[in-house]
Amino acid sequence: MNRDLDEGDASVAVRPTGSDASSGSSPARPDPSTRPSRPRPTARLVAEVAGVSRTAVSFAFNDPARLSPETRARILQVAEELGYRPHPVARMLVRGQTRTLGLLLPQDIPQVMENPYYSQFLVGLGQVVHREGMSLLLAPPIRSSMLQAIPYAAVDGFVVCGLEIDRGEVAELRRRRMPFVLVDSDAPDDVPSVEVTDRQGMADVVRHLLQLGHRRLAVLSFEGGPDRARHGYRGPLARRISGLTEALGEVGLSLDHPDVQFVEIPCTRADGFRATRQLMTSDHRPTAIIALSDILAIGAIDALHDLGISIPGEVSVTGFDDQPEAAWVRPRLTTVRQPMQAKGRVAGDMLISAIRGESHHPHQLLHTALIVRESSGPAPT
Amino acid sequence: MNRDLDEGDASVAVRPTGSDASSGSSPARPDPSTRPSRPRPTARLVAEVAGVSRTAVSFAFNDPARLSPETRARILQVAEELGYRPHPVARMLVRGQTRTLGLLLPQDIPQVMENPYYSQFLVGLGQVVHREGMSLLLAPPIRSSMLQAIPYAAVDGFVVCGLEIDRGEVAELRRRRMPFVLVDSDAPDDVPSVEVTDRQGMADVVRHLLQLGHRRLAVLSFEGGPDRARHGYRGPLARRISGLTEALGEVGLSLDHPDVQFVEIPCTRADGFRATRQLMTSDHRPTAIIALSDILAIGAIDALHDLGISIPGEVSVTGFDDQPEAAWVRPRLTTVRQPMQAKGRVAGDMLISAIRGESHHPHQLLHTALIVRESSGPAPT
DNA sequence: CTGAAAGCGCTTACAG
DNA sequence: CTGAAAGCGCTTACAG
Repeated sequence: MNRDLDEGDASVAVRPTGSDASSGSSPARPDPSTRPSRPRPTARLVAEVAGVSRTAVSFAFNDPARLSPETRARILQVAEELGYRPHPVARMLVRGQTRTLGLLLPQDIPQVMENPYYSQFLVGLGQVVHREGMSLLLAPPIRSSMLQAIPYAAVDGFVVCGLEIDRGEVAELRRRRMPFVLVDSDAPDDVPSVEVTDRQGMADVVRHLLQLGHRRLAVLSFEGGPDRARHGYRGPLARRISGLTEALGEVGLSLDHPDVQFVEIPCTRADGFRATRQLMTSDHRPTAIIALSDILAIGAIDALHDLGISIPGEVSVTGFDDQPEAAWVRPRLTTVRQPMQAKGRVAGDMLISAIRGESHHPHQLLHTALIVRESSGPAPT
Repeated sequence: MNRDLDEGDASVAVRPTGSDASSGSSPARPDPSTRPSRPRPTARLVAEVAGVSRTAVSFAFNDPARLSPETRARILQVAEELGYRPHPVARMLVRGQTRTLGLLLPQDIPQVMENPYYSQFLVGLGQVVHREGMSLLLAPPIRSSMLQAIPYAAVDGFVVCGLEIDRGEVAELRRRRMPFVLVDSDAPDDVPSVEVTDRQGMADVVRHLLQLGHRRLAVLSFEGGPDRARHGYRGPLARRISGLTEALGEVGLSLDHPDVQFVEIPCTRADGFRATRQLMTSDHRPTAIIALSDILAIGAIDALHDLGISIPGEVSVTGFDDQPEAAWVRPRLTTVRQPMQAKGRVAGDMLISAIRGESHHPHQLLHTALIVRESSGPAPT
């Protein structure tokens, strides 16, 4: 009975006659949602029964003023009795709009939802969706391909996330004359996009650490996925690494210097934890850990706590993003704030105006800001 | 230039000629995504140009084997040149399926995305979406009404979340013969649903505290939204409160007892923090704080830290959910685990089989489990 | 105020 | 292997 599920001892069972459900269990009645049913009623049927034209039926739902009150009432009543509603897909086809925004994702939905960055981004994008009274379609890659996912989506436009390598997506979107906006991508000049000053932000935080005297550094970077290794990657991660390199160069350091360790791990708290643990038990302990995302930094802080290493007394830690948690964690995290919600909102706004055919500047650049809190301090002597 | 955005000092600006973007800024070229364009090419046009029937064009895309290789190649090439792709909406209409699952939400997308519970749920549901190669439509209420959102969604079925008061949604879904599954709702007997033993879970954790000798208690409950006050609410929250009441009754306590404080707040970390601060600076300090969600409990822990109150020495804290964070927080949180991901996955599986017309038991009940960690201990004497 | 007709863009038996 | 025809379910000028 206890089929194991991945959250441990929770289990699935057929509902017992218990007090936890709203009512007792039922005998094996046919499930109404799958019951073989007669065909869905159409406008034609309603028209026949009500003794009017299909036009009239359509007007009753879409342009009531054009019908006499009696006719309208009769149609609506017949529709009610028959259980008729206009078919949304037919409506989309004939109206040429879907009232839904598409979010073209670089990863599967589970991976996206594990990442708090996307939650923030979706809050912003969701504000626009809400304001416009639309819906949001999450379109993950199909057979690992973002390109493949484009043709199947019934949307009025796309926000495209994390397109660091264009495999034809931009051309496809254009060919379909589909409005779109690129985010966290390597956007060509003539394509609408919203980006962030990743390079600047990263340089800022690294300089901050350098000024505090840190010279033995560890960088916690994340893999962007299978194809997004350091080589060929040209999105936000590449820009952050470039800012890092730039700042290091100013004091004669580089990613290849023996005092700079560069670790690539998946972007999760647990991975930040493990990597830090390893780093701190090695011969060459850094005095500062530079994480390329807050989630990694917070994992690092956990590990240092566990090891009884004082922050920032012995080791400083910095993040990137300024997730809400960065301000809750102890010590509070020094990090680079990027406007995640604003990014979603601006992308949504740009997409809406593109859909409306309004002209606008194709690029928006959002600024980062260095937030110095408690997790960074002078290098130990 | 620094238009203020809600994440503080981040700001929007037109892209400067900087090094942060992938290339320099461009002159005011027409935006390709909004450029007035000639009509989208159709299958008819491709057929004409290629000198074949529309049938053949369709076969080239959907059933290549039925065409001679040459014909097919010619059609595909013409399509390529013209930039033709089958229109997804037309395809949906004629095929009678959308290849997308709908998630009918009780709140706007921003509110949903702020809640880590939904992230977990979406990980599970996303696994099914991924496995099936489908997309996921997030359908928030339209004009505050879940009912209104139903007719506009082009989906093959709905997972309905948090339908604690049925305002006609179930009837509407049935009338449309739309497959659906209820989650976190007050599901009637003959409607497919997946629920959790909220009542039992809550009773378990309260008994745990009672056995530790706690008799002065504070309950941190959350508002489910405008219409989901304690009265009339019949979903998971009501069941948790019922489990709470049951356990309290066993030692002669109740929600009305002067030693039991009941606080209703929004379900955020900051609200848990504030409420706890208030509770602990009042005359009647509890020895245990029972939060109805982890996020609230974690906020409470933050507040106790700030006040220098020892956990569980002076005050015990418990949560509900077992979010990943519950195991990271210090002290580790005693809580009730509910299988959030499994809930999403089971709901998705049930929906898929409903869509396929397979019969199945209409109810699935998932089990909770009490997870005792460090945040609960004997009541101070 | 009401309706006959055309059309949205495709797919799929069916017939050759 | 290929095509003419019907149909998916609606909306919207257009004409009365």
